[in-house]
Amino acid sequence: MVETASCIVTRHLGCISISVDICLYSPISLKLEPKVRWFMPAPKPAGELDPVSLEEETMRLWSQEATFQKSVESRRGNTPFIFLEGPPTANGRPGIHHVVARTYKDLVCRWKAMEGHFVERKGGWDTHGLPVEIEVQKRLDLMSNEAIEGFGIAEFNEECRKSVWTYEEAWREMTERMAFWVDLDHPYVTLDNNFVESCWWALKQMFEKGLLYRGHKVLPYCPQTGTSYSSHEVALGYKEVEEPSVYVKFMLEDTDASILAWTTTPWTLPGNVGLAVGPEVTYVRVRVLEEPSSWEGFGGARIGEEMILAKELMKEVLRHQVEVVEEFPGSELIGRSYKPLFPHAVAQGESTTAWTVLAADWVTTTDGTGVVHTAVMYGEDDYNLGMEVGLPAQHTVDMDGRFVSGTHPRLDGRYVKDCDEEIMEILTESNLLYRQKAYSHDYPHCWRTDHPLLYYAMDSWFVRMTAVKERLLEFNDQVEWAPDWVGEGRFGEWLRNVKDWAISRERYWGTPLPVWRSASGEMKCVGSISELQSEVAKAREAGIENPECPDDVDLHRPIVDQFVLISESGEPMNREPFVMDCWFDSGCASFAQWHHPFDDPQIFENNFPIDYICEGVDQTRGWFYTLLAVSTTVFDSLCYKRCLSLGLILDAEGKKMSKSRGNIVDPWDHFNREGADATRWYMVTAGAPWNPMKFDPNGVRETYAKMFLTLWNCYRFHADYASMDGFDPEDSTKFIAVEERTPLDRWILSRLSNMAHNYHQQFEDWDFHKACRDLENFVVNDLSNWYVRRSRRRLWDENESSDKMSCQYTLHEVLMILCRLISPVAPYMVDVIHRNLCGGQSVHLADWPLGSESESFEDIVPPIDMMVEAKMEMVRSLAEAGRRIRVDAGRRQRLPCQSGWIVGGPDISEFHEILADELNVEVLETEEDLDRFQQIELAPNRKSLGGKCRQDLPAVLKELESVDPESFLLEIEAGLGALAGYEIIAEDIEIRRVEREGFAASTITIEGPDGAMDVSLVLDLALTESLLSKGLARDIIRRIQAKRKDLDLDVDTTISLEVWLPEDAPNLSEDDSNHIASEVRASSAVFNRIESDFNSEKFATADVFSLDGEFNISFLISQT
RNA sequence: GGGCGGGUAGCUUAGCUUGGUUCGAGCACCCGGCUGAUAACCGGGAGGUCGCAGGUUCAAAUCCUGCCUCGCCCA
Repeated sequence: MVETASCIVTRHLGCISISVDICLYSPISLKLEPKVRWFMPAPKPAGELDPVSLEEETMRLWSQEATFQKSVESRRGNTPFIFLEGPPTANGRPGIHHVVARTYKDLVCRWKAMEGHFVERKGGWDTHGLPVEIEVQKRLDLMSNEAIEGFGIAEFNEECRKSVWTYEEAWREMTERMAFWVDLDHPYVTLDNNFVESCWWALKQMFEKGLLYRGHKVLPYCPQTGTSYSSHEVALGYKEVEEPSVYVKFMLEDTDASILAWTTTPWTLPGNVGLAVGPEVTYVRVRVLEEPSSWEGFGGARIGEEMILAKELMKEVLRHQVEVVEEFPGSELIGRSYKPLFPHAVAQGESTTAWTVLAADWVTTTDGTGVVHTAVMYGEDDYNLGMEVGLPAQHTVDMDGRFVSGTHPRLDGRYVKDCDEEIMEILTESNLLYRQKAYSHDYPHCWRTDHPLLYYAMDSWFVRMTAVKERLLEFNDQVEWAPDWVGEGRFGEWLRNVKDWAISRERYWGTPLPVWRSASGEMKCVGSISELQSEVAKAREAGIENPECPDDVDLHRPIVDQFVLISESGEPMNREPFVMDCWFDSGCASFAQWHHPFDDPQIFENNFPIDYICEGVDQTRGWFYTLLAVSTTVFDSLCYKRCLSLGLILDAEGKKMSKSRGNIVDPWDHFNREGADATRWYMVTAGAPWNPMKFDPNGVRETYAKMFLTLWNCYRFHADYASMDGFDPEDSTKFIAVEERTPLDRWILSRLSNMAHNYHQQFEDWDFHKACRDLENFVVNDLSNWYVRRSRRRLWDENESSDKMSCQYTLHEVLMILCRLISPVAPYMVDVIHRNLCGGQSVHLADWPLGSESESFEDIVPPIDMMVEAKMEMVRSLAEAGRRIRVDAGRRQRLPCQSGWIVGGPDISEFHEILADELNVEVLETEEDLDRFQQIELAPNRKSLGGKCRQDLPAVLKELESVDPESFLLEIEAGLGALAGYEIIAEDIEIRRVEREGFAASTITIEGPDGAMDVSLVLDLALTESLLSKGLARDIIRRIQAKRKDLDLDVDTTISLEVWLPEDAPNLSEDDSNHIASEVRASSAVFNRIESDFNSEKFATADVFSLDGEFNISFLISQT
């Protein structure tokens, strides 16, 4: 048998290929549009989509046409949305965690701009601070203050000034490549004179409100380098050491007994001025009965001697046989005086509480004696208690770590850490030492010199935050936090325990503290350059030499140190030699970025308070706090209205990314592979922004493959045909109204609309991750896998048809809206697409497709049709059910069935064609008689039954299983339903309809307007010659098409085809063989029965495939 | 030691507010299918003591208590 068929030439596809570059590279003037418009060019085939070059070209285009600036300027005059950039430090290389933070900053700003807000985005750089100094110190080997001063403060600061820009270029490149739109050409810089001047101004506001004061702060201090350390530096040097700890006897004045106290730092004992006890703790007075058999080290006690300590700790502490003389609460001890250990070390001054017993609720009985030795200058708790009750605040140790003269003849001038033994000897000699005990613990050491650090009260300046605590809490309540628990929990808790802010640092590189002080304590806080100039002039008039103080005087050390001002009483005043905590700088950013109030104050007024800030959650006690602290103390206002606090970035194993671990992900690895779009989209969809994120490089690849390749292919499908057909979306003569489009079109538009509304709402709720996951799901499943797949044949039609136009308009609208929704998150690819769809207009200049509360935009999203969505949902479920039935019945997908029946459910006749095609059935019918194919099952409604039957529920359920569903249902309807003694009403059970056994059928449950509905699909498995022929044709087509693809043939290439069918294969009808030839573009097709040409040479090289494992079919194609 | 957050399949996660059928999905794996549609898609399989232990309840991943563990911040 030989069958031939002629080729029906269908559409020519694939040869029009205008490179995407042509339109990308043409700088598009917005003023020209919409007159100058591009027809949609066909982009490069998706397989060759190169996200990196697409993004790099788009980046250059943005830079050429100043898209960012336009996107800001085009909204000037509208309601502003005020963003404040938390300034990074450019003395470290940017990493992937910076990309995460900047993605969230950028996407919110872009979104708000599209909503019509005027969104300025001023960049900023944090340039002061300890990390900068440490970096320079390491490089120049300046490991102490002496070394720095020897090198020269001016020279040192110059090195710091240079160092802060080390990685600026890397930051700029990263920022541009990741498409974070921020103005880096006019950034605020914390070292600029203008910025510093604003900080001075702010500090003066605090000074004048009485919120600034001078005091002490107990800090870990290294006498060798002369510096105190931040907790960060302290953490570098913890070491386990064994040291002597001592139990000391403090002799009471009014009775012949001593109070025992314990300390691990004997060198603090000369500074003792108080003993703290817990008022609720139970103490005992004991009398020594007997010496112990052995004794180690210094100390001891005489028979009959009496000592006081916490009852609970007697066993721990005492080595003697004792009897308890008395038992009493700590409150009875309070106020009792005792004899100083070192009578001349500290002067009593005006203190009435010195060397008395004090109450402190933090005293515990976990270690020691339940009595805490208090040396005001050498412990934070000690200092706070001392300030509270008025103990003398006097050093017994100097800045070099040596006992000051007058402490004790045998201690004066000696390094404190060398005196442990001497102190024990001195105390033992006067019977004031009870015991010594070796004690090992982690103790901080200097990371530079390895010496133990001393907790040491340093001169320090404070902002009285405790005075504005209530305002802080009030303002915090007005902040919208994401997630809310940061504001309520972590941050709120911090504010409720707010302490005064120690803002001074004994450092070199920072904003100098603008306070001048005379020897007798007169003070002046300078709030501007002009004020400094006039103060300098005043001092000169009074005869004090001063260097020049020009308008551009550098407001840094050592320049400002050289000015000597004059006090009211005529004394010279020197600047307090501190710089400010660099957190103070960034805390001032909201106004200092505008050089407020020295430049136009209106600019600041218009940009305060801030609408939105976003940083890592580690900024809670950092920037989030300092912004609020400064705005509260200076303006009595909150600073920001919304704060997005981001989780930490971990590596794929869940470990913190750090230089030392070497697990830092370089963002360029992804920018140069999957692109910034995929990187950003991945980061946003990987989880909630505030949760820690495990950054999985493979996830970026996946996002690219799934989301962006799919989107590109949907776009390509539209653009290729649109280009070929000269589709003009603005040609109103061909426009087809939505209500006239096919149900499939109306479905995808409704789905889009639904998704868009949710997307918008989730943006409003800060659930960016949910929004983007839903959108991705829409693109992959609804748009690509259903709409485009189902529509492909519609566009193959060469003739102009309303169906084709309907599809094109639909795709155009869907893609345009999608681009706009995606653009804040992943700005590149969608801009290329949007420009091609919308006559060159950048998506970033377009409006958000949904109205928002703040701006009265018109929604441009299409109408929602819940009915059509519900029906399509059912169609898709039934299509899946069909595949299940075929798998179970062993019926291959390409072999058609004559009939299919839909049993139950709503009328979906408008989708019968699609469903029949998906199911591969010739005729699809609706079966009205449900019982023909279905039976019912009863399922319990546990919620309703549980409320009624309580503990008898298991029995009820068991009985329900055994009843006959049909008759029990009748009983219920008659009001007679009962199980295990309980009345059962319709509400208590759910009626499920399932397919009857014996049919090739499957039942699905769909959500209808009146609750769940069960719908069955039944397939007719009977075989006919016609079905076998059609099925055979389809399988042959599929194999040939795959072969064409393997051979990399162009879509429009014609072939000649020869097919060999075995004797027992089904007959192939003429219609079906013609169909094969047409589908595979065969200009000639020969169908052989195998025995006739079995030995032909051609046959030997042919491809063979087997059908249902029953017979082998061979075919051969060649290009013509 | 305190505060906050997390712990659900090999990995990433949804569900927890408001308790109710067998805990849902993605990646990876295995089998099958579909496809001139891509790195895509569909069906099936395997894979879960929902951190542990108590408690409340007819019923707990979900509510309560304690504990373990990880992370962050603070001491």
